[in-house]
Amino acid sequence: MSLDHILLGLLREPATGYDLGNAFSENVRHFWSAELSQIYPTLKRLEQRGMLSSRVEPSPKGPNRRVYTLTDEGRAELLGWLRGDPAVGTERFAYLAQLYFMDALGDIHQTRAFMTALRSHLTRWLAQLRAVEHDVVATHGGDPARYGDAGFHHFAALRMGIHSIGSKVAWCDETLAAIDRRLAPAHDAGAAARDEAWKEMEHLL
Amino acid sequence: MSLDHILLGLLREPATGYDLGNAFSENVRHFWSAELSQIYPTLKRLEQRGMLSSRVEPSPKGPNRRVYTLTDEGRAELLGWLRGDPAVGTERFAYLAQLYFMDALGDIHQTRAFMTALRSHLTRWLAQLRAVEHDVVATHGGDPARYGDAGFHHFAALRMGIHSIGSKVAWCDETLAAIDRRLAPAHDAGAAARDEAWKEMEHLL
DNA sequence: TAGGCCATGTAATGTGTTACATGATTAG
DNA sequence: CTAATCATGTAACACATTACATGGCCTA
Repeated sequence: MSLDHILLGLLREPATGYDLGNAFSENVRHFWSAELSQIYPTLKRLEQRGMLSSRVEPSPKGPNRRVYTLTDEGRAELLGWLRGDPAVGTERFAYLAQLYFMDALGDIHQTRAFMTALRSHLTRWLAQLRAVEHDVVATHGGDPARYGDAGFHHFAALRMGIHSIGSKVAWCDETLAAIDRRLAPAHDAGAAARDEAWKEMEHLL
Repeated sequence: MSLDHILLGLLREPATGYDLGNAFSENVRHFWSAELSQIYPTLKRLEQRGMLSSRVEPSPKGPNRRVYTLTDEGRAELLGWLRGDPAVGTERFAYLAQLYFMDALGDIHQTRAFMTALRSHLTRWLAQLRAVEHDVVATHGGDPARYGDAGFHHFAALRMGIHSIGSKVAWCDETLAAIDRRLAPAHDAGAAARDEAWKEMEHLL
């Protein structure tokens, strides 16, 4: 049900489906994703339910645009959602599921490669978020307590991403270290190999 | 597509839909959730696609049970998934969406209440994970590098939850502190109120 | 004898993804 | 002239949630 509410939240100003799609790729993408092909029918549904009204307008560039506006009913629905409990508990981590079952590959090196790939993905993501944070701090200053209302809330959401992804990178490092400790007895195998080599040399003496 | 793969992963031993439902409520719930009403049709679909085979057996207690077994094709599909890239990027945080738009309520106290509720939820969740971790450490020892293959991977997945949720609690604290700094000028409002009161006293003098 | 566990599912609805289809305007 | 951006959607399929329906066996 959240996409509905996100669209309502985005529609403090009237906007088209296309505009909303852009809003997703700019800000909202940090905590939610949606394609235009999902946004258009959702807007239509919200209008049918009386949450939105729309009018068609000519566009300065390109085809006619359908501009949606929040109705009183829609605003009430949005506020109800915001006043409700935090919507927790539906998070799903596909990559954790992979890791959980990865012993089936019977090769810890594959797990290591997996964790390395994951770490590099997370690192890139974290860098993005930090860049956004840097921009915000550059324009609004270092103390979010002094930001405007919207800015404060947006910054808080951003900070969660930074905390959360940062902790996941730390977890990758911890896990990689454990894998390497696990792999360490391979040094013994290496040592055994050197012993072999030594024996071969020995009988030449 | 992940539920399919999780079911395949769980089926290293033959099991019924009901058994798999229990596995979900025991271990898997930490990174994925699914109801029996979703599991049954999914198993049927996997059988139609040749990933599983099933036979009906009498049950020691209760009605007949349909026992599913992984086929070679199913095993190949599972291994392919495990060898693939980490499945990242589809995470959605409904509560972040709420926070992001919460300035619409025009009352930072509501945001504070929201963050407090979220923090208490996360704290309880973290306590659960730590309890599980405690049990594991008690039976298998402190260094996961020495666990069996399955144990090692399960522990790694658990550790991510602990890192990630721990960091979110820290984020809640950071955000609550910022809210309180933001609320601090309310002391000025209090001071203004005292000024008012003083003026009223003054003209009595 | 009441309630919980074992065990299976269907039906209706809702949500999300992928692929396809169309076409104007503008900048290089 | 070509590619990007603006702009809207449909169709088919896949996945998820909620509610409903059934019934035996075991324990308190």
